[in-house]
Amino acid sequence: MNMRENIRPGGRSARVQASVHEAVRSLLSTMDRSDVTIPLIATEAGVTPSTIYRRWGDLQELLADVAVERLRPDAPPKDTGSVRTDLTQWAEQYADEMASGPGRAMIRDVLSGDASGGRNAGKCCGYTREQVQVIAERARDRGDEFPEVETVIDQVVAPIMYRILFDEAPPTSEKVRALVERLLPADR
Amino acid sequence: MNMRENIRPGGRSARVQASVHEAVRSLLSTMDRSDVTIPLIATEAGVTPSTIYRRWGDLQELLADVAVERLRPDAPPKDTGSVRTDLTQWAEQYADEMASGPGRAMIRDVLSGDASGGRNAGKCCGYTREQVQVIAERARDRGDEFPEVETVIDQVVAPIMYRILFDEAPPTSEKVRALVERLLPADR
DNA sequence: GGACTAAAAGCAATTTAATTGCTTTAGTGA
DNA sequence: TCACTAAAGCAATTAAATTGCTTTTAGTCC
Repeated sequence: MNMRENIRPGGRSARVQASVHEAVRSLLSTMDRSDVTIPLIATEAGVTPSTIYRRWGDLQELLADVAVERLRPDAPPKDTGSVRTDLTQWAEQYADEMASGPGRAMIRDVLSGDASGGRNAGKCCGYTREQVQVIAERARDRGDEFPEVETVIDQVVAPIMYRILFDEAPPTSEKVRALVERLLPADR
Repeated sequence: MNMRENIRPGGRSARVQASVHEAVRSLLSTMDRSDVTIPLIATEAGVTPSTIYRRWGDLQELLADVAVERLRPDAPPKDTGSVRTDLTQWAEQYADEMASGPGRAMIRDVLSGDASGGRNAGKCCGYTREQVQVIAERARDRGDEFPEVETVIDQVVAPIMYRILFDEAPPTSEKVRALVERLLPADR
């Protein structure tokens, strides 16, 4: 739900949103996700439950909202001077973060939030696309070969995510590197 | 949860499980997922809520259980006489089923069910692997080239799933075919 | 075949979350 | 400063989740 797209910074709405998000993060870090309820969050955030119900609709929407926020990258991929290492390092870090306990929980929250029509997962996909785009542009600026961004999504990002979500074990570092190598021109 | 792995067929347990599953399917087909509650399911199935709580733990576990059941393929991939068409047709059908409204809902249910440690998603991955395996074995019997099953998962199944779960639009039929073609030896 | 037992289901009371009408308050703009 | 609107608080209501205890059922052993 979260129809509040233009909140004036510093206003009451913004403060409530911040404290609720903070409360969710704090609670999720100390207790089991299934024990977190809206009344609990409300108490922790110093607001009333009805405020949360009216702004977010239900727990899943709220958790999804917080998760999307946390999954937003806080920095562009590191510039290592080479396409190969840029992409490899970025992919390895991506895989690690997503495969971690909190990472997996956030992905689940994001996906659950889409049940009622939200577009949370789309945002995450967008973040990822942007990150790959940055690497792609750097490659282009250097005059290096680089595959289509969508191809990277299909052949590197998707397998990583699939393994994390559906398979017994998350992809190893070697596996991730192999996925990347498969895409890049064999110049070594 | 569902610690009931060996239920005698025809026994009371089996009957209860069947009627609860049936009730869930029936309710999900007529109403919004967020309106389905355990008391409702219990009434529909003719059992008491406590039975469901004791057997499945919570709604998510139950929905996940039902979803896994429904995602189990009911037949091996069609044998078309050629590797290329076997895999292409299977992949297209897989993509269609998963991208449909009910398909996506089931996937979400399966993933949510894993939050409390379940291994529902792993089962689905296993089903998929088995299906690809069947196609791979047929290819081998015919003496045809065929990639590793895990490669098919990474390069065909994973992108399909990723697009369905995270992207704006599910993969088109052309897109799916392109993913398959990318893997098969260009003999045409 | 009939009693015995353990597992599973039913019942009912209790707790607690979800939900909503109404009131109050804090920012916004005249 | 004053009114106005949107968001937050309050409180009562509804309904779901949860659990101790009882009853039933199906398999087992005389």
